[in-house]
Amino acid sequence: MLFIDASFRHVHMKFEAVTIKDIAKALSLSASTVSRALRDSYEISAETKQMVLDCAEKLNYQPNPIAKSLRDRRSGSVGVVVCEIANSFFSQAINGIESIAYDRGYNVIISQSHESYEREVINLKYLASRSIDGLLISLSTETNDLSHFEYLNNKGLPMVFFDRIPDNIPTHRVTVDNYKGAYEATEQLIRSGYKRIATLTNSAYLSITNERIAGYKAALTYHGVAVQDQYIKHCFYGGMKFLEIEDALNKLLSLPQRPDAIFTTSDKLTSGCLKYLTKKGIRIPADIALAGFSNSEIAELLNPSLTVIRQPAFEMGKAAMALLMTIIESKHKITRFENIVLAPELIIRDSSRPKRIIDNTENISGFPV
Amino acid sequence: MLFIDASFRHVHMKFEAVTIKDIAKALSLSASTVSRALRDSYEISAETKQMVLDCAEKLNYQPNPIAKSLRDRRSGSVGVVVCEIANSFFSQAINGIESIAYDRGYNVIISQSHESYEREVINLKYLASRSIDGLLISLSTETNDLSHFEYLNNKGLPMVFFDRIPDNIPTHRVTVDNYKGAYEATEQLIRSGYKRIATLTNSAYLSITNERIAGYKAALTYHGVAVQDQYIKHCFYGGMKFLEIEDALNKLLSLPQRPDAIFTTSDKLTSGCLKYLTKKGIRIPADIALAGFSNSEIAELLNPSLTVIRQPAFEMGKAAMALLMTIIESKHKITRFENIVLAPELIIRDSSRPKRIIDNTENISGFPV
DNA sequence: TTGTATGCGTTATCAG
DNA sequence: CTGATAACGCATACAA
Repeated sequence: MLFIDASFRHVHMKFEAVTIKDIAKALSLSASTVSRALRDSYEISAETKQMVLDCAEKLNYQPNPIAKSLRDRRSGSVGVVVCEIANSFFSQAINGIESIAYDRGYNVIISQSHESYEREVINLKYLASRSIDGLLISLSTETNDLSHFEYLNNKGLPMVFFDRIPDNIPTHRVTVDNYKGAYEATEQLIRSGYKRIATLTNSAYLSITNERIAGYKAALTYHGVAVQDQYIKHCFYGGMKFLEIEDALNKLLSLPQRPDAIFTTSDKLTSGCLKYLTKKGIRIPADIALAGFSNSEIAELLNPSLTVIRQPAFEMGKAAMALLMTIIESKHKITRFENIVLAPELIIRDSSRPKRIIDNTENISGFPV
Repeated sequence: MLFIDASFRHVHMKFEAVTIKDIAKALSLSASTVSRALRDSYEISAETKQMVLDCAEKLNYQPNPIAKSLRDRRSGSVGVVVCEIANSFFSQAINGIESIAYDRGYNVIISQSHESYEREVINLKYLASRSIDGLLISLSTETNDLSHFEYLNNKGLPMVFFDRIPDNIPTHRVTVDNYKGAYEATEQLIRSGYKRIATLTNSAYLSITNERIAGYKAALTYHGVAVQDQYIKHCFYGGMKFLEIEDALNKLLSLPQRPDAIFTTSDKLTSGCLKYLTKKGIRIPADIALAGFSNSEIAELLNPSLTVIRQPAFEMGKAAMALLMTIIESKHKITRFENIVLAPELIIRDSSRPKRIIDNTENISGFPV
């Protein structure tokens, strides 16, 4: 059945919504009886229940979530703060978040910091003013001062940090094993014969940066390769501006001891690096090898020898949301912080080596507050 | 100032929110006076206003949006239905939508159909049950029956379709000039000397498919190239499953008259086609040329000779949301449907030709209901 | 200029 | 088993 023109005639004329009162009136019952019947309360007779249910069906009754929210003092929505949604990792994570949210009837309000501390604070204020029931956060790159989160936490707002978490602070958190991912990617480059391995990485403010660099350094050290500070380049805005990446790579590639491989520590940096090398006509891996964190399916296609660390973004979103909802719906006080660590997936695409995939098992642990 | 452990001690103990009543009590005023003062009503004396404002500030009063929604019978949120958010075009469009929404204090509830008609219907029900004030829709590929939209439209819910719109039905809509984009991309392939130009395209259910195919055919015809049906391959799920793309391309490439160029009509199809060709080791443009719709920055890097039609996704999101809010907030009846058409941007990257960019001016028109 | 009463839709408490 | 009442937080019509 297709639209007919007539159906679009009344463009702006709202019908009155059916309420409990309407059902009550129609059946000559009280609103409270109807309410109880709809909620399948034990104190209502079977016949009355059936009557009410039938009538609700007939009138197409839809409960008003706003009224329910007001009464219950819970909005049924959670806020999400990420840097960018137009980013494979985060859009996949949001998919995971929403998949859980829909199942449980929550709705998700997404906001983007665009890596700006100021925006993050504004968004947080906005979300708080929408009376959200909980918060999922991945920090912006500029964020150093956490008092805006502290404030909401003190007010009792349940929150879970994921991916980019605050350092050394006891909070609920969901992360991937960044150290391991970085270690293995670096190791893979070493195994392929590269020695002068540089890294293009994010702001040192971010937890993920330091963990990934630690993994990188550990792999080098373990394999007897000296760590060189000149090979470690930070992009404060994580490559949001391509110029950052250009500058960093220009510097790296003009070093007297030019690196023969680069390890990039994020989706954006990996893409950016590919873009740079492609633009300059630098071949991978003939001129320089590349391994990096990436959740973009297409990025890997750029070169068949690109080793990729893929984060289980969807799973992270699911885990973070599930945890948040457990906290929100918990009756008793939460006495410990959960710390969920997922394993990254290493995809080795160098044709000289077999493809290896690390399985993606969860490792859940917690420590007391 | 950094977190101190103590701040995270009370993990689940909500403070009471400050309400108008609290301010009233503190100042020995009535709630209505406070309410009016906060809304800067003319009937309140300057001194009282100042007192109230100061007190609100001191107590950190935040109005409760749920109570306001209940009273005003408007939720302040709009629903968005798209097929996928992990897709450059849609994530950019959502960015545009949110940029307007935040400015005006709306919040955006995003839902994904994953190209399933059933999911679209479920999501729509869910959104309706959240009492949204308006709806932005881009149809799923499976959608043929529009009665679920018709139903909400008849109830007076403001809605705007964007990108994938219902055919031949008067509604508010925001699109890009698909015909033009397809025409120019095809023409570019012809100019580069290709004659056997195939197209990999979406479901014929979608408006965008037919418009793009029309542009493709028109360009061929204008340049005296015969249109061949065997060169037109539909992917019903738009490449959601890679298998679809593989099948279609396998068939195309095994034709006796193997095509020498492919025109892909969507982001996903362009990426998928690149993936296929890369996997098979087929070189672009040495073995086969490629031009396609794409909003993924990185896709273009895959090959420097890839001509791309980029849609102004961010602008579309902005335009659609702005239009929707005009409708929602309009006092009088809307008597005509807006029809906003944006221009696509053609990026020619074949090194044998100069880069040309078609400017991105808007062309707004409407027709009476 | 300020206060009182009422209602938005729902449900919990208390009566009957 | 069912009904009346109050309350969630806010904003208006109506009184004073």
